[in-house]
Amino acid sequence: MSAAPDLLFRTLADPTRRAIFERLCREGEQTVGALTARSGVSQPAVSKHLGALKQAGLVRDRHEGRQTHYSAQPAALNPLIDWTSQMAGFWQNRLDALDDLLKRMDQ
Amino acid sequence: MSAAPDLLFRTLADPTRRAIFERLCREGEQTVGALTARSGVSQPAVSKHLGALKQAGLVRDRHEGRQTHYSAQPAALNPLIDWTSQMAGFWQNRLDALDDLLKRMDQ
DNA sequence: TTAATCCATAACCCATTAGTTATGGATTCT
DNA sequence: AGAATCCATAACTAATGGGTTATGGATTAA
Repeated sequence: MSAAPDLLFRTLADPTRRAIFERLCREGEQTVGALTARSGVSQPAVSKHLGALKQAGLVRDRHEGRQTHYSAQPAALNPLIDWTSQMAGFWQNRLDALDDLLKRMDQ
Repeated sequence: MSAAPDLLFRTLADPTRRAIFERLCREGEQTVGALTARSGVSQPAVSKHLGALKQAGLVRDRHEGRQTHYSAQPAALNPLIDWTSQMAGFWQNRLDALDDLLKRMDQ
């Protein structure tokens, strides 16, 4: 069911990019200039990161005059949540199976 | 509170490595040889991936004679879950704040 | 109209890293 | 003991990708 989280993991693996996404989540919509200001990297670098985030569906852009406003789309994190739940689930299932086995042996 | 998910994201960003972790979650403990068999890469590559997973706390190893058994430690995914929840939470908070604002304006 | 600002793209550089083959230590089998 | 198996490490290569500067299109200000 859940989509491939490959692109999500790759996109969020970079600290600078993740920091940009975090700021958008915390503080809401921001222009490229505002994001660049305290990002520690150049404006083109920020633009590239925003492009990657957009391609992963993690952000939306809105053009207004000569500036571009970006905002987070946290719903795009769902495949990530699904994946982690699934991994934990597999583990739990195996624990349950072991539990059953032990109970049967106990009889 | 929640640890830095940086290493986790970086470690899980690689598809081959993530596939190995998934197999360990689904099928339980495996030897290096078994994991190598259907990994599509060489045995040293698998060993390196396992080393990375271990460093991230995602797997445990158990030595038994000349083979090494690896098993998943899904609890290591917790910081990931915390981080995603937090991101979604920030977003929700801002939605709530907007909602409040609209309600106050409505009076 | 001219100048200045905002952002995206292009071209390039460097560091990281995932892959390989080669090798060797440790263990098990004959 | 000798041969074979399992795995980890070393050394190297190639690809990926995050950073930079340079540039230009579009919009706004003078």
